[in-house]
Amino acid sequence: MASILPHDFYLSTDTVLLARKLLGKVIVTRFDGLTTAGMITETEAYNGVVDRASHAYGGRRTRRTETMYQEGGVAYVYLCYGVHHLFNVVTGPENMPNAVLLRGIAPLSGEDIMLKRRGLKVPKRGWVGGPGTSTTALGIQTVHDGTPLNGKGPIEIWDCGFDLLDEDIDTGPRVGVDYAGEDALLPWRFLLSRNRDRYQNNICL
DNA sequence: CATAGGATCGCCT
DNA sequence: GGCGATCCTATGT
Repeated sequence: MASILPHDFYLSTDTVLLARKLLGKVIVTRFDGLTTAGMITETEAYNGVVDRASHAYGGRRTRRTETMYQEGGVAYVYLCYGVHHLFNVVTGPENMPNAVLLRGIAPLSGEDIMLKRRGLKVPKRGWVGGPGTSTTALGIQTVHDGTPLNGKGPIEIWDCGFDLLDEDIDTGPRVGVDYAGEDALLPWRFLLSRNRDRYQNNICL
């Protein structure tokens, strides 16, 4: 039934489609014997060298962005504003620096651990509703940059059969990329629609 | 070498 | 709605 995403899944050159397809998939982390899992509820596509919003725009290649040039199926984790660790999935073949940013999850397992990592006693609105907060809840940090997602590392992404309908998915411009000119307007953000609870209930691993 | 700004968040007003 | 936190990168002298 549930299966880890095959390597081929990540090799598509259509990063925007992959961002859409990652919604409803399940990210699992195992650090220090602590397992947490959440369904992916929000993503953004970053389309490599031709995308002004991408760290790899114009073929920019630095120690930080080097991970984006790897073959798809590894984590790209970087520090944002010097404060937040943001998690991305590298996609496409080697030397095509495409990635999908994780922007939100719905906790499925280990919620108590996630709360602790977030410094909370009880869940509050939006507590895993952003790229920084969801990455923190999952325990992912920049030291995990480059980690393979194929089951040989501490981070995995699974297909648990939550197939989402297009009508339950909203799209829009990406957040915080005003500097990207026209590319800031591209509808490359994907998220589960609000006011729909069919995916929030009766979900367990 | 100096400096500005960023794929954010939480606390303050 | 504004702003500080805090570090990496890119750019300019």
